[in-house]
Amino acid sequence: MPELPEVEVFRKEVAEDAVGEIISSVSVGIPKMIKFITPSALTKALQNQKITATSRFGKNLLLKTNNGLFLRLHFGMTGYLQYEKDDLPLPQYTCIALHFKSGKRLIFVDPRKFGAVQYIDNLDDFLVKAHIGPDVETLTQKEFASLLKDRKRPIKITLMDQSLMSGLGNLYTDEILFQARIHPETAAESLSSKELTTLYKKIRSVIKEAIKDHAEREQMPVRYLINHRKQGETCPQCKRGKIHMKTIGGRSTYFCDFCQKEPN
DNA sequence: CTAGATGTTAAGGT
DNA sequence: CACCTTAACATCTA
Repeated sequence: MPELPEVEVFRKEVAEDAVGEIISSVSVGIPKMIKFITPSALTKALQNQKITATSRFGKNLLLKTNNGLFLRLHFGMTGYLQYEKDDLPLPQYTCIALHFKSGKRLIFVDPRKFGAVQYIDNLDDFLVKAHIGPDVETLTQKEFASLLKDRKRPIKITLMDQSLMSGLGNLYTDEILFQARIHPETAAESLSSKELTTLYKKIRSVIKEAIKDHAEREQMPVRYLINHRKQGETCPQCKRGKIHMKTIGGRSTYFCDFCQKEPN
């Protein structure tokens, strides 16, 4: 699930549901997902804290507490949140549950356990140490172009490199390149300024549309690649080409052989 | 039964 | 330093 749009949808939900809630207790279900602090220390630190604000940086969701610290949630491949009445037993694969004084709870469930939870006192420091580059949504076109300058790697890999810019994952990177009609293996540095402009605009429009659709694939326009990630499908854009799959940078990459011409 | 899946990191190497 | 590949993590589903 969670690339930038999914995390942004989670953030909005938390902003609506959980901001203002006061944590009465915390349960940790998967200790290994709690980073740099023991579960008991985290539990203690969060006790009686109020959630005062939410923010997102790349694929990270940040919940600010009234002592000024940030609870960082990273959703890995399969993590998600649920805000609900705090009565039934916690579901399987609950990483952490925040129990609120209101009788509600916010739970972070992650079946594959690739996600992470951390309690951060200095955001800038964290971003530097974790090698997280600027959020793609806040990049200006100039900054974007300069980040890609002299990058010899395929554009697909470059866009997904979280240390360069953060937020894009496998699915949305394919979508953006598809709509920009750029082959995923094109060297980043070889893109023309026209292509860079298109790419930049597509990053913004695809993210915007995905968030508008609550990051639900079924809600997205049929012309999007996202619901046609299957080898041999007819391209939903040009209706002429066929969708191909190729492993690039170790990730399954889908593209149209007609819209996205191979680089020389 | 097997392969692959929205992510990240480590390790080894050029 | 820039870059590449592979493996590992844990579980589910096609």
